[in-house]
Amino acid sequence: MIEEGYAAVSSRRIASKAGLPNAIHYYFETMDDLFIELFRRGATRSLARQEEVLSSRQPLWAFWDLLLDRSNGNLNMEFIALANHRKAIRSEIAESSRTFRRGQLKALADVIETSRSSTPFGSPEAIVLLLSAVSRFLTTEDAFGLDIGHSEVTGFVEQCITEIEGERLRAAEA
Amino acid sequence: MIEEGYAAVSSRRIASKAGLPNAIHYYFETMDDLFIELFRRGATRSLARQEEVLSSRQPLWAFWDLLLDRSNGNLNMEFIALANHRKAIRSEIAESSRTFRRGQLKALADVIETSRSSTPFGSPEAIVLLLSAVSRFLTTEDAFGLDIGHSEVTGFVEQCITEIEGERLRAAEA
DNA sequence: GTCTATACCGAGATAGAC
DNA sequence: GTCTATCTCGGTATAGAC
Repeated sequence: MIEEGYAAVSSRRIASKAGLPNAIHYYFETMDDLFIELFRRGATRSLARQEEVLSSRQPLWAFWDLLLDRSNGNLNMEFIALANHRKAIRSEIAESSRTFRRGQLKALADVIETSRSSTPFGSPEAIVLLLSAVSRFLTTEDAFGLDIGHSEVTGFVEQCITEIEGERLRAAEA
Repeated sequence: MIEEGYAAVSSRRIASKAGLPNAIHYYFETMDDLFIELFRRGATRSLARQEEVLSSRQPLWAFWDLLLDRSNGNLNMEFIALANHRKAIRSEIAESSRTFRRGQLKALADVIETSRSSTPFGSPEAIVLLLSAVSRFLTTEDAFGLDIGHSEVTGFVEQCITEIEGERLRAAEA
């Protein structure tokens, strides 16, 4: 799915790559059911990872690092592309996204309150969306070899995080 | 392509929908060549539209409106998804993106200079990327029925634009 | 030069073998 | 209960008809 795109995923190839008999349609009624199961497994792990990160000493910095970590990003992009045209998968991802977003807001609302920052864009909702949007854009462009403005916007985002959460601590201190 | 995704586009269906004989492979050697031709046509029109918008009275506001206009957005998303797995298309899009980006920076660098704004994130590169990233994220989420934080981040972005370019003029004044 | 017929492949799904 | 064989469909690409 990551290497060739969702369209290249087929029951036959899965069975073949896994060295298993092609009984996919015995275990999954349709391919969508298989994709949904795959998505849920990844989402469960990612959510655990997110909660771990959001409970660290500098949740905003850690969240930003997590967003920029491409290890799940490519797969997520494929699911979004797939969901654009499959209703069942779209609603699955939408509900999952709300869960992730709620977790982010729950953790970061506390951070905002604690730090009592007076940044002009201070709502947790705006900050979370800004980080999410910028990170996704940067990683997408990276895949195309584009980098115009990347350092500038990264600098801006990290300045925002610093205003809210303070200077980034070194790994040993975090 | 927009309705069912790039994977649903085939030479047979194109000929069928157009009511033409299926001679696609006489005119295009491979499907990639066809996709690239399609992309170029759209890009040419979009670039003209961008230049028109960037030469209006309030280029930043007009640019922001253009980004949020979904009329080409869905198709672009499909091309990006397609490009993730096809080298020829990826380099085509990358080069096109650089052209768009250069046009944006050329126009907006002037705006920044003219307005002499002292915004902390003032580099044109950062602003252009911020607007691009946020608009793409918002429109993608819209398609999934997600709206948490949308009004907040929109408010933030529009506040930035206002600081740089002033209050938005009404249509009659622009 | 333009298009048709077809080769060849592999997809999802299902009937039914064991 | 598990898997295999096969049905039907539609894909890209090409050989060759006209």
